[in-house]
Amino acid sequence: MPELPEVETVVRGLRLTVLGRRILSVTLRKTDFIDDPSLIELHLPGRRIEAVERYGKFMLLRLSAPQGEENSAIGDNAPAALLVHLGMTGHIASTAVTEPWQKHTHASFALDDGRELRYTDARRFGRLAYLSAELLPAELAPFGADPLEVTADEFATRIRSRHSRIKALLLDQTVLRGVGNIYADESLWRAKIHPAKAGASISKKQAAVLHRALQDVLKKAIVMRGSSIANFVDGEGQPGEYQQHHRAYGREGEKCYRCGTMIRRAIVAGRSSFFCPKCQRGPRGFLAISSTPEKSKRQSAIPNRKKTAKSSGKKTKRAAGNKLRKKRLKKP
DNA sequence: CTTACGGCCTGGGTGC
DNA sequence: TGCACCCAGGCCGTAA
Repeated sequence: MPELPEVETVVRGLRLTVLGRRILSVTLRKTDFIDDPSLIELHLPGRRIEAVERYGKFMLLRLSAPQGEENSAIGDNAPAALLVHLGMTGHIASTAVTEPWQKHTHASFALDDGRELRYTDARRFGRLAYLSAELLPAELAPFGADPLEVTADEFATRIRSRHSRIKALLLDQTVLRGVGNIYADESLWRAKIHPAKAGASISKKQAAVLHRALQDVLKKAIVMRGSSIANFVDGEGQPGEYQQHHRAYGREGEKCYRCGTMIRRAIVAGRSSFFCPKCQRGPRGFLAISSTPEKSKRQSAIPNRKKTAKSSGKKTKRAAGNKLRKKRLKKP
């Protein structure tokens, strides 16, 4: 599941392989994860990829002005961009044209070096969107600070002004852009803060420790080319190695590296959260609740519910979801 | 206004 | 071998 370090790894790979290339043509297969497929087909052919940037978990492929208008483009105008989000299972890489399309390859951009930039995403939780220079700022506006650039003071302010649980705040892309489940848990373990602790209850000192822990974790993960959970590979098909350094995430039932206590898993902010119950002191009453295994909770609470929920038509659901997504995009 | 939570999308992996 | 179920991240609608 690509978070900031994984996306950064992919971005660095793309800079080496597709930067400066001109897009010759576009081929789309399934398009239900693309904002408006016709815009991509209309605007991308002929454009050059002038920059590859990361914005939180998004990638931005900045595009040259349309051919014939290149000289009229004035420097202070932000260029249009292809926005790419990898969701959970997305891959994007420069590929030889002779390489057969993978089962879940849904977009391919022919480049002027004879290769193709291909987007592959089994679950299509990702997103592609063509964004004009005019629409781009509004699209990026809701997102919070970059975790690697945010100062300790600003970080503390953002966290301590909120009553939500710290885990929810770290995952909230309008607070910080780019942190996901893995690096939230890893930084909280390092800072010895329980995921269910309220942001407002975190001291300035603790906030400073967490800020440092988060940046350390992210920087080290980038050096190791990310964490390869669920088959993440970079543009060259190479897995990351940071998963070997996880101290909390995915370690339920294993010993805490600091104190030897068994790492626990609990649902916090709707997500699996891994923590050391001894090093990371929880709010009063939290441990008693979380000590009930999640499985038995669900089984006793909602038996046989899946059947009825699944009986409705898939196509209509997908279409409805897409309409909502497009609606959201049009809002200023 | 804030926050919490259930549900939904998809398909690989798991376990019966 | 088949099949039901779980789970992941992001986001929506609803409720308090």
